[in-house]
Order: sequence, then C-alpha cells, then structure tokens
Amino acid sequence: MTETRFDPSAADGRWQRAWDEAACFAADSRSARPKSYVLEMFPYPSGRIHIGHVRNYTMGDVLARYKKMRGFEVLHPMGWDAFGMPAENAAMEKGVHPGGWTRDNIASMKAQLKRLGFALDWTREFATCDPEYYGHEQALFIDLFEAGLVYRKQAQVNWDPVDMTVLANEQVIDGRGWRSGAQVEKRQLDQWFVKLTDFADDLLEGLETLDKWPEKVRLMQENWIGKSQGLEFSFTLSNGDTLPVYTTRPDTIFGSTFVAVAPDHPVAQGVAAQNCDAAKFIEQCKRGGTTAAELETAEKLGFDTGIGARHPFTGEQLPVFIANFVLMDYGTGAIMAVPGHDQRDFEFASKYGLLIPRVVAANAEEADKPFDGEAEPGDGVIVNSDFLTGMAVDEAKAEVIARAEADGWGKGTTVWRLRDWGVSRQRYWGTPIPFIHCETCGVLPVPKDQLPVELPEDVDFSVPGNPLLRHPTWKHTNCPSCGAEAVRETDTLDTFVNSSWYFLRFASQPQDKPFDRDELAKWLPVEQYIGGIEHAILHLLYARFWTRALTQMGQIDFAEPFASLFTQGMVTHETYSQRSADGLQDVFYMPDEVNRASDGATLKSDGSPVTIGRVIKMSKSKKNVVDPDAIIARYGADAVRWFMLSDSPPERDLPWSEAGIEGCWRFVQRLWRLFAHYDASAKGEDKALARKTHQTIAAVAEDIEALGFNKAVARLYELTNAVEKAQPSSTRNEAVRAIVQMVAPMMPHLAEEGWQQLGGEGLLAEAAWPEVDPALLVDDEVTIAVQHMGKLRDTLTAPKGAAKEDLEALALASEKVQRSIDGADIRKVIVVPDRLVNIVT
RNA sequence: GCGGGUGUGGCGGAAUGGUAGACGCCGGGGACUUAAAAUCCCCUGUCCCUUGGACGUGUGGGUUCGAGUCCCACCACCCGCACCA
Repeated sequence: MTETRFDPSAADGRWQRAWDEAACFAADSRSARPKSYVLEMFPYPSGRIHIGHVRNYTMGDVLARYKKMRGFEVLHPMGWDAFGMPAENAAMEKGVHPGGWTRDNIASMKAQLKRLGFALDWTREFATCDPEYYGHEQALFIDLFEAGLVYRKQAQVNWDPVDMTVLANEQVIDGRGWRSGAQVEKRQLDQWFVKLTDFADDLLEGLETLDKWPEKVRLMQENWIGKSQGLEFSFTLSNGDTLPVYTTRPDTIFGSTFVAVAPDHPVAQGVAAQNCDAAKFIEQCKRGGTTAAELETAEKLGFDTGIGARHPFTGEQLPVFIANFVLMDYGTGAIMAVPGHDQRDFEFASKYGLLIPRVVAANAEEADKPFDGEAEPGDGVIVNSDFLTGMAVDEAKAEVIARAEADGWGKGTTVWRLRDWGVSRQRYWGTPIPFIHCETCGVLPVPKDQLPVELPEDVDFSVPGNPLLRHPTWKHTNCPSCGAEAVRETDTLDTFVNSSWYFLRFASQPQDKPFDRDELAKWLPVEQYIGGIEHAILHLLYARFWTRALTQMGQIDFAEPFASLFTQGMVTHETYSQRSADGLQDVFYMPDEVNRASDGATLKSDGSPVTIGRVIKMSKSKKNVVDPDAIIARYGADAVRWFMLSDSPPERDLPWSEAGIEGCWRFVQRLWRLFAHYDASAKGEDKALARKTHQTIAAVAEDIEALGFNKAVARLYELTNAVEKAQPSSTRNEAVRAIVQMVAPMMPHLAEEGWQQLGGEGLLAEAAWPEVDPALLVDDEVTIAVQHMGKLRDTLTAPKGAAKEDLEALALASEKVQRSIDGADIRKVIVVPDRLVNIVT
C-alpha cells in the first residue's frame, strides 16, 4: 500500500466544518446532564492572537472537550474585551474609527481561533463594545448606584497627560501610566467611584473559601486588601495642634522616642511655610525614587521641626520630624516611631542620635539586652513599660487600646490598604456612564427604558482628549426629572468594569435584562477559570467584588464567581542578536531570519554568526516571537496544540523551539500511520498491553483533571510506544481505539480522522471517554528492589501480594546480594510488600 | 529590603519517604535508499580497565533501614511589591 500522511491543511477545515454543522459545542441550559463551565480569560482584540493565547485556549479546550466526553454539559464560550485605548490610539494614528478597527480585529482573530479547532460555543459570542452588552452594564451600574455602591467625589486623580485620561492608583506604576509610560500628574476632578471598600472584609474572608485558587494569588489579594488592626490616637503638639497617628504596635508605646510625619502632611506643610530649610527638605524627598527597591535602599532622612509631641502616658515631649519614609496615603500620614522594634525607625534613630530603648524582650531577664545593630520587630514579653511590663505582646496591645478608649484619647482601629475603585475615564471608547447632569435636579441616572446610552459614531480623533466632551450634540439632552436642558456624563467606564461580569452574560443572555437568575444558577460558578498571572489582583478582585455586589442586591445567589483558578506560564523563546556595526547596541532578529543548528546560529541572509540569548518571554522588542498562523499553516492545528501541552508543566514557562514542534509533527504522523494500519480483523489477547492500556486511560484522565497535561502527554507517548512494539491482536486494536479517544481533546482533528478510520460511529467530538476495567489496573507481577544498607543490589520479580517471608527469602537467595553482604551478620531485614527488600547488616 | 516561587543529564522535565532521570528534544551509531527526505532499530548522567563498581537531584548539616522528597542553616536565580507604622 502507498504510505500516506496526515494532511492537516485538508483535514483541519473539514472537521471544523463538521463540528459547526453538528453544533457540537453549543451549550444547552435545559440539559439534564451535570454542567461544567470552562472559561479562559477573554482576549483584547488587538488584531492577531499570540502564542500565549494559543496556550491558554488550548488548555481550556482540552478540559472542555474532556468534560464533554465524561458526560458533562459544557459551557465553553468566547468573546471580546473590546473597549480600551489601543482602538483610540489606532484611530489617532491611522484615522480609522475605533469601532471599525475593533470589528476588523475581531474578525481576523476569530478566524485564527477557528483554525485551531477550539470547541467553543460561538453562539454566545459577544464583544463588550456591543451596545446590547454595555447597555446592560449601564443598567447594572445604575443598580449599584441605587444600592449605594457608586458615588461621586472630588478627588485628586492620576492624570495621564499622554492618554489624556485618569488612571486608578493600581494603574500607576512607578509614577507612570501603566500603558503610556508617561509621568503622571495630579489633578482635581469629579470622579465616579465604586465602593470596593464596603466589601473589604468580605473579599478578604472569601479568599479562605477559594481552596482551588493558587496560594500565590490568594496571598497577593490578601496583601492588596491589606487589613491591619491597631490604635489611632492624637498627640498634643507643643504648638497647640493635635496630630493623629496610627500604630499597629500600641504595645511598644513606651519605646517611642520620636514622632514622624510624611513630607506632604499638613504639619510638614505648615512648618515649610515658615521655614525654607524644611521646604527644601520636602522638595528633596519628592525627588527621590518611588519604587519599593529604591526606597528600601534609600537612606532614611528627616527634618527636625522643633515641635514637641506629648507622650500620652509619660508626658514626655517627643521631637516631631518630617521623614522621607512616612507615607501620606496610609493610616494618618504620621507615626509614633519605636526604633527598638521597627527597622526603619531604628535606622532613622541611629542616624539622628535618638534613644533606642528596649520595650520587648525574649524574656524578663533580657530586659536590658543591647540591640545587635538592628530592630527586633518580633514577639516576646513587654519590658521597661510601666504598667505593661510583664505582659505578652497581644495582651499589651489590648491593654493600651482599652486604656486609650477609656480615657478618650484614642481608639482601636482597622486600617485597610484597599481603596475605592475609581471607574471614570475621560475617553471615548468605553461604556458611557449613564447619568445626566441637571442644573436644578443634580446628577440623575438615565431612566432604564432609555438605555443603552449609545456612543456617537461621528467622532473626531485629530486632537487628544475626550471626543465625547467635544461632540457637538451628543451630550445635550433633557433632565429626566424636570425636563429642562441638561448634559450627559461624558466619562466612560474603566474597561475592568466590562470584564467584571462578562462571565455572567456568557451563561445567560436574555434581551431585556443583563442575565436570568435561574439560568445563571445552572452554570455558575465557573468551574475552571484559566488565564495569566498578570490579572491576579485587579481583574479577579473587581470580578469578585461585582458578584458580591450583585448578591447583596439580590440579583444572583453566589458570591465567588470562579471556583477554581489556574494561572498558566508564559511562552518563551531564545533571542537572536548581533552587535551593531558601531558596537553600541544589539540588533535582534526574528526566529525565521535565523538558521538554528545544535551548536549555534547564523543569519539566513549572509551566513554571519548570531548570538543566542537567554530564553525569555516573547516580546516584539526582542523579536523572539513566533506567529501562530505561520506555525499552523506549516504543521496544522494539532501539532501546535500538542506542543502547547507537552513537556513543560502548564503553570511554568514554556520554551518554544523549532525542534520541539518538529517532534510533535512526527508524533502526529506516527499516530496517523498507527490508525492507517489498523486491522479490525486481528485476533488474540495481550494481557500486558491490556493492563498498560487501562492504566493509561485512568492516569490520563487523572492528569487532565489536575491540568497535568505534560504528564498526560508523556503517558500517551508511552502507550503508543508499547502499541507499536506489540503483535497484532484484538487487545492491540482496543489500545489503538483508546489512543484515538484519549488524544481527542488534545488533537481533535487527527483523532476524528482516526475515529473514522477505525469505524467509529458519528463524530468523536460527541463520543465518550473510554471505559476503564478496574481489574486491569493492578499488575499480577511486580518488580522488587533489593537493597543492602539502602543501596540497590538487585531486582527480582515476584507475584503481586507475595508474603514478606517469601520476599525476604528470595532476596537473600540473590547472588549479587550475597556478594554485597559478604558474610556479615544480618541485623534486620525491612520488607515493603510489592516494593522492596532492604537488608541491614 | 520584604513576600512568594524554583533549583534533578546537553535541554524541557518525571518520580504516594522505597529501583533517580519516565516521556520528549538534542546528539551518536546502524538499517532501508543510486542518493536524499521520510521511516525503523540500537546507544545516550559522570567517572573507573571489564564482569562489575564508585559517584550523582544547588551547598553544608540532621532525621531514617532508606531522602530529589522530611527538618535546620545557607547559596543562586526568577516573579511580585506597598518603607503599610
């Protein structure tokens, strides 16, 4: 017979059409089957998918297809996080409309995703820029407003002068806009805020229930919420003012030797107004670096204001400093400094020659032990502290708070790092905030029957700033209350609002409301959510908030949207560069501009040697990117999918390599030949292969459910190797059928071809996972390791479940073991049934 | 600086306290071929002269009959960060 090859360029499209025609992946809310909601973070339609998307969606797809094979009704939707700045940037740069640009991008990315054969329910597809979607979002925003969870305030905001927009605190990185990189300015503007802090405790406590989230992500959220408990009290200053401070260590109050305020604290500003040295010092503080690492290594600096602060217990006058290490926006912007038990205070006191008394010690005997060059922030017993002496730290904290409250000069306080979520954006391409400003009636929500408030199509991007503000007619309307002329809100919502509830709309999309409560109850929570670690805090926290808010308003019945979260690693690639002619910089080359051999690389154009750099995240600037389309065109969807699953554990980075994808391609063809040579008439049994097959089925299922795709892949290689070595038999045929079924979630096109070849009925996409025979999961013979003093000396074969005495006798009979023992006295023999025998002499 | 993570062949990585290196890639040898591609077979941690043995999971200790795995101390790299009082 002529040797044929699997031709993905023909097969991929054929099966994709077959799945479409059979509507295999449309989720049915009325199905009686158990449900499974598998979701990958929806993409921003930048125009091209990148290899990271391919990895993300392949993982979700394997899970979705597998769950379907296991009898679940699977919801696996896809849509587009379609609002945001790149569309406006494109509008400005290329003179295209953001909407048109976005729609074009969606069309091309959708085609790319289709070519990968993902089992997606495209009937539920939507883009967040669809007026239908953002209209419902406007209704929800109004609901939140009416529930008291949305408010306006004059606030100092981070103004990005390049993007002409306001940024959330979380979106300012090192004083620069997280997207534009421009130096952020401070401005006062009327802003819309969502009361994230109302749910601070709830969001924190909820983390404990998320036992299927990565520990790392829970910790990041916990730190972000930043709950701390302590004492807030006021010092009476020598100039007659009072200075509120916050401390988490009221137990160390007797160890406080100075007070420090932030450079932008009113007290500091007051001093600076009269003292130009103080003003200069404050200016100097502002020039310092702002990153954590810079601040950590920066020298602690202070300015003595000459003001005294009266210690609430001792009555002593403590000097008040302006200090560069105190932050205005945390607590009260002022601290009682305890140099003995806080490292920053210690460094500061050491520099300025202030006293460093000990008030906490390991035990009472060490009450006057000198410090060893650093503060001791730890636990212990209170010393040198009047009525607190002898108490444990926690006891002393409670005692000081109790006394402060009884005497009325302070109170126990919980301080949160978490702030409310500023959602206003002075930008066109977003959800219009559905409010109307009336001179007499104030700020009113747009009546719901007038939603959606749609974006105007005719907008001008030739100048920066918000086109909605400049539009000649759009903002002019009438007050819904008094009917007088009024103006629309021209701010739009942060795109994180769009992604805070899209997973609900996927599950239920009635026309007249955002979602149907009963239908949501069927699908939610998302059983498996998969995405990048970069969304560990913001998106996931906002989405958690949003579902809680909806629960509080009685619209849904669950608090946590994502039962299980998985954060996948990045796809990386080595870099190729040459030194530029002037020797000053590196010139990078794309992987397809380079010939990569095992011992080096050369440039295709002129054969000159190329430096192979480290394996790092794919980025345009380093040109170490591969184009999914080119790879799919060359190797087909299945080889690419297989590569995405092979070798590297999914939570780790995956190094892309040409050799690796070649290996996947060879395996695709190996399987194809296995299927092509299938002989249905083969007879006979092969007990060992039957065991191997059933053990593999059980193990692969376990691996997929734990998202251990690399291990599932390895097991499938093993079984394939065993099958290829086996003689024809009905057992072998059973193994081949099992392979077809097992690779179906991973390489669905090839698997369909194989299924057809083997005479399977209907589409494999609709078929079941192979059954496991539990009797075949255990071997009847086992290999026993024989050790002498813990070192392997021999192995022997014994029946499964053999008696300890028999194993011991067998082990001692081994010539190799006897040689090793060499006549020494046997003190002990350890026998682990079915595993090993260890002889101790 | 703090928090988290990771260290296993040339590379990606497997190993409920029980035969370290499964599986894949790279590499070497061979078969087939006029030749190549494709495919198939064998070898492939290091060292020693072999049968065979010694060493070997970042480093140093410890627990154990037995440690990649558990404990203590350290080192390196990666990621995150907010000097959080």
